[in-house]
Amino acid sequence: MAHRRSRTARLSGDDRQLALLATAEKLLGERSFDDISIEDLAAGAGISRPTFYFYFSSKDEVLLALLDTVIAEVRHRVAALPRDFELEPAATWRRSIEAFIEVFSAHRAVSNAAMTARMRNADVHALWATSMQSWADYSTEIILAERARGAAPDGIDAHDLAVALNLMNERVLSASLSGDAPRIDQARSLDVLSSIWLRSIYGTTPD
Amino acid sequence: MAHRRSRTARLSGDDRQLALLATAEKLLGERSFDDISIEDLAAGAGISRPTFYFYFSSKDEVLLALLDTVIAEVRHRVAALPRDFELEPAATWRRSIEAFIEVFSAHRAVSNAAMTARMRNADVHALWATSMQSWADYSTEIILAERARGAAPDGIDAHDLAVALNLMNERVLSASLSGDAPRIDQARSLDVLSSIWLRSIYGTTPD
DNA sequence: CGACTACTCAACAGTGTGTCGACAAACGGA
DNA sequence: TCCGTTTGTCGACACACTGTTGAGTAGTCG
Repeated sequence: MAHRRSRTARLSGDDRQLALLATAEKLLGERSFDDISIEDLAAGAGISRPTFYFYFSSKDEVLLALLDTVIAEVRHRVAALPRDFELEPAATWRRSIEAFIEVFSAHRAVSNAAMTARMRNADVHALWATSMQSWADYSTEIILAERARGAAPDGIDAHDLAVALNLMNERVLSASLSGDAPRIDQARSLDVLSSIWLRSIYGTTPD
Repeated sequence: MAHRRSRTARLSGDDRQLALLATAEKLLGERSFDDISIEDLAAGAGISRPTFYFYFSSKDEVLLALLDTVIAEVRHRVAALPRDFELEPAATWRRSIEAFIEVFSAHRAVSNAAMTARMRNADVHALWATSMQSWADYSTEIILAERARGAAPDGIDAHDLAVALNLMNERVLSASLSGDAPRIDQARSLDVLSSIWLRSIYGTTPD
């Protein structure tokens, strides 16, 4: 995902790449991605605009690299989680959701910019789509296992349910992070999301 | 929301405004909003680029006008719905969700473009945010009423729940319409969303 | 029929992107 | 140690699109 050049020459080389990434994350904390020009990134890293193109082929590619590290962090965090659905399903689901919230909150600026860029950039879109799919597949597996052991009732297709819940998390978190419009206070979003996940997976409708 | 000039003169005047809107919706069906230039819109309406600025002050304003009509259609459709939560709550919720799906599906191109533009344009953002808020408030009222009459159990804050469910609908529908990544087949999305709404509002978690 | 309003566009100015070609500086052999 | 290759750097250019200005034309109304 990241284009590294061999470490040599001049003043830095590889450090310049990191400087550009650091500048991008810093500037994203101050203004929107659209309002940051390649000139700004280059200046922040102490190089000229044409030189920027030696390291990245576009502004979007910088964001892609930043998003990649955030997603890797999520993957890492989720993999390290204790996974014990049989003993304490509620707490286990909750911890997973919490991991997402914490990582994306810690990189709020990058997350917001990536959510916007996803809409117009094919690479960002593909990276995000792939991650969402893997999280949805992971959730699907667990829902199926919970149904198999009789802990969760049958209902709509497990994969559809998993996709809808993951998309909900994405959107609710995105609204919380960007502070937009109808949003849930960040302090309560974990409770709200957990509750909906649990009721949708384990609950039934009295009819 | 719409800037009308008095009907007079030349060849059209007011018709040109409509021609621009029609051109925009047509081109949005063929390519992305970013890939449509003001030149393209002007050409489609048979005027020059500077003349475009006589009718709209920017490309975004054209999209705003289109989104406005779509939202008005939703409001109209939802207001016309039979609202009988006491007799048939499930069917009543389902019909509301169905109305959203149908209207936004009928204007898929505009909906997709608006969801993208929302991220960078303050006016589109505000219009969408206001609408989402009113739908969330509407949902909140009903949830509270259902809890008051004992049909729905207590749980997380009704407004938080309403916001999360509305955001889920937005995101799931948006994924369906754009055909993106982890998405729910459009034919099944009504079932999936209804099921989650009902379980979240009326269901309980056994523990 | 003359002034007024609605409308139109050629031409200009500005801003940001991406490329090209010349050049500098380290390194790795012969 | 010198010389070619790789790595890095940037001035200057071409381009695409946005937004503005100012001069004009065509209907319409007193």
